Amino acid sequence: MKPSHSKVTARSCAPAQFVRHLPADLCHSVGEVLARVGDKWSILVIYLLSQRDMRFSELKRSLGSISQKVLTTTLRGLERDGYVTRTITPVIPPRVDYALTRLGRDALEPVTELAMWALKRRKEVEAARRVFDAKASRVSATAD
Amino acid sequence: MKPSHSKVTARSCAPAQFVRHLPADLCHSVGEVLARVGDKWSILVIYLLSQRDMRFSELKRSLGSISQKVLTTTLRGLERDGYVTRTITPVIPPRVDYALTRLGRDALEPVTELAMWALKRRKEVEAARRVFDAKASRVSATAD
DNA sequence: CAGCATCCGCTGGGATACTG
DNA sequence: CAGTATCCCAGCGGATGCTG
Repeated sequence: MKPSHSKVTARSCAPAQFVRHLPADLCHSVGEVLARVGDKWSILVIYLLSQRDMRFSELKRSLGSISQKVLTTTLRGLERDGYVTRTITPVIPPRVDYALTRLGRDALEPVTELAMWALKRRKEVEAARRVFDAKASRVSATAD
Repeated sequence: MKPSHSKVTARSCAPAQFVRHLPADLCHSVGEVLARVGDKWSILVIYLLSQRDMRFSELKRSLGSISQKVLTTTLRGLERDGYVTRTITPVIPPRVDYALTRLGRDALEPVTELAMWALKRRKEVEAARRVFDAKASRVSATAD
């Protein structure tokens, strides 16, 4: 295994021809970021590393329910895109430390912004869901 | 099929016990937002609808390569979480219009912020990737 | 300790066909 | 036109076992 890195899948963004302003490009860029940071663990990892540098097993313990494989994959992805550094200390037993890069710390800002927004709007989303689901079940009940 | 809505999967966020400040909650919230907006099409749909209200087939045409099924799923998800409204006009042939809610327009802001950041950092990420990939191939070449 | 390798289930997303 | 209903596949994320 080697070049699974070469493809990050980045949501293919459609032409959307007539959209003029900052469209495809904007979409594509968001896609790139989300493709990296939008997976199950990346954000938490970035957040943890913003608190302090950590080694592999510390991260694993902190995350709790993640598998080594997935943590490794996550860290490799973040490393590839320049969000974290990976420092190997060749001792026995081996020691590998992970730290945020400037880009990684930088990313923290817009992501946190998004998080704050999410926190603020949480109730609204939950409410919207309840309404929608209630409506849906009423419909399917009527259909019976 | 009916209650596929009831679960949005929202990245399960681990306990991460010792993380004190705004950790699990923050992560969970970002997870929720990303689970909705982090898929392949949601952001573009929101962006399109921010330009003007559109009906189903307009959206489909604008997106180009999306299938009906996926567009429907995407729109249902956005509707459920309160980002868009769905207005049926019972004529023949049927007409359904989609529009952003206040929450939807509101979401545009942090998302755009993220997009701008992504746009700004694009080069850096690309550079980081080239470095990483070059290193990786050198390693595997050495291994031969 | 920090990892690869392997196997596996689940779901996101696409293609196609059919309906009110 | 705006969907539903099916079938299908790729890929993520998880579990387990093995190594330097």
